[in-house]
Amino acid sequence: MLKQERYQEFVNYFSTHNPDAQTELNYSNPYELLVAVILSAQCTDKRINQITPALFERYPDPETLAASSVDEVFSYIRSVSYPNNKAKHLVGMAQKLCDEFKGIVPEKIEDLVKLPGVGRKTANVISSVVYNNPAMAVDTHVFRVSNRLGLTSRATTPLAVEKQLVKFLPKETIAIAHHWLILHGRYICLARKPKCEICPITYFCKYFEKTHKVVG
DNA sequence: ATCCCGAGGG
DNA sequence: CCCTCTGGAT
Repeated sequence: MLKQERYQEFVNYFSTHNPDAQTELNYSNPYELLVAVILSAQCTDKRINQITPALFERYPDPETLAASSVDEVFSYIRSVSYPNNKAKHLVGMAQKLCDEFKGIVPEKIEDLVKLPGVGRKTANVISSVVYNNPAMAVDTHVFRVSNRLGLTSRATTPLAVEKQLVKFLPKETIAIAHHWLILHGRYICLARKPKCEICPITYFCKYFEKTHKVVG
């Protein structure tokens, strides 16, 4: 199957079966989403959602977070991965947000990545989810699933995957395709043992073709 | 033991 | 390119 055909099947399947895919992180404004995404590195969304209610109650806006000590933020996030780094990042992020962006989460990728704790992946999430831009955030799931499905080929870095996906996906599907890939990776196309036996999209999957199809 | 919506620094 | 940060679930 040609790569373009895989893209077509991919968009066809998920736009039919999961037209409302979205993040599983709980948040109620751009600031909260930014905090939640920074916290989500190497951590399940479920765990983040367990600690963000108290965190957002204590720090309802960038100003209160910017004024906090790193130690106090740490006490709210100690159960997530890399709590020391993230506590430092969150306070630094809030301070920069207040000092240079008037407390408003910026839209441009080049502005977002200036914030401590915000790399390209997080910046793309904010750009696409908050501002509806056709940005593709490539995390571990998007990277793995894209390569397995055959949407990308010879893409060895997240940036290479991002560029190929943005190039080949219909523009209006880029934002939601991010969530399709993540959800598929999280629940079916698992890193260690992909559940091919219950996967509904093996009919256009390159990985399934390689590993299951008998070739003479 | 391996994985979870990575980022920063060397 | 590499390494480190780091806790909880399976």
